Amino acid sequence: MNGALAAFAEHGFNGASMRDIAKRADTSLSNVYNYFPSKEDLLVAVLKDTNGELLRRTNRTVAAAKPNPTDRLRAAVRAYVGFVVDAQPASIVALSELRYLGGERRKAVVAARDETEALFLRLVEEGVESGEFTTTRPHDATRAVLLLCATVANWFRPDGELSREAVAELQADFALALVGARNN
Amino acid sequence: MNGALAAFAEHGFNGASMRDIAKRADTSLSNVYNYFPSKEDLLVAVLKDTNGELLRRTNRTVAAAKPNPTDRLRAAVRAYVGFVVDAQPASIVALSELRYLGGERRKAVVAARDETEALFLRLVEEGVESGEFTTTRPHDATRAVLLLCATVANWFRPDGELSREAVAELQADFALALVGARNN
DNA sequence: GTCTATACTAAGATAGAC
DNA sequence: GTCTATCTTAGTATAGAC
Repeated sequence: MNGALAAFAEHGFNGASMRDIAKRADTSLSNVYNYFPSKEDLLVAVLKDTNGELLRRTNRTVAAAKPNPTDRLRAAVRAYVGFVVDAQPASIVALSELRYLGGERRKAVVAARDETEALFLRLVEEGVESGEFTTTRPHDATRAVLLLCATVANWFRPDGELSREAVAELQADFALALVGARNN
Repeated sequence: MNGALAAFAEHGFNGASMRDIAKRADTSLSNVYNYFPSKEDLLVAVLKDTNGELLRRTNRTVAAAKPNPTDRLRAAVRAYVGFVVDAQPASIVALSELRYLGGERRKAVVAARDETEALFLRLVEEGVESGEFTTTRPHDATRAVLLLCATVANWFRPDGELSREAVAELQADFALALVGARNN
């Protein structure tokens, strides 16, 4: 499945060929079909795996953070951005290739993605209730926060000006600005 | 070229076929090749056109706005989001398909895109100089603002809860939050 | 479980007539 | 400028042996 991930990240779902995927996995074309009945099923597996890992990581980090909304949202953004930086190809695929899935396959992946969105939304709403966040549009602010986290995959360069940690801090600051945090 | 735009928006660069593009343009396959030597050249034409139109529109709107940085940035974001909503398929293509271009073709499109980025960066820096914006990272804030504008293409629905104008206002508020505007 | 071989379809691009 | 017809390559997927 790692070979597929790399191929999808490099060439996109439609640009990646099953032959290339097989080669990257050091196996034969028809062996790939032994494990995955179609190319779409391969993409589903990749996307589910990525979304699951992101959710687990974010959940764990938030649970370990201080209980106030500001610190919790900060922790969540740090976790998300940390994941994106650590698993950049997977994050690129998750961000850009979902659109090529339709029907039931799409639904399954969207459900997984929505769990993470729900987690972030809860954090934002907690902050609004406690008065730490002043946004009047928690849903829209949450979407903006998630987009900023996810799109790091499209521009981050490991050898760039910003370190892993610096990017996470930067995006956390942006997130708090978006929800209208009073003290950050 | 409109047929190509629709096909790229619907299926992505690699998923769209020249035959489908020809059909949408109500002409023959080989006639498409009469106007564009290759599929990549078609994509370049589409992307240049989109970026050019976006830049023109943003420039015009900013020039007509009040001279203070806050109003100017607001106007720029409104113009960008307005364009994205009006030309949603083109905006989707501009956002997602640039990655399939390499070499000289890519450079030409990136240069066009960078002009708009430079315009926004100038607005942000003006605000920082005048003291209206408090961000310490104008480049990163500008990137975040542009991303929020561009990604509207991926979720906006004409029949959704938010009207064209409401989305533009919303994103303008977010943009001002991102640059740390004092009074918005 | 893994392979080689192959069926079948569709892709990008071109030739050459009108 | 526009078409039909075609070349060539590569794609997804399967059959069937080991």
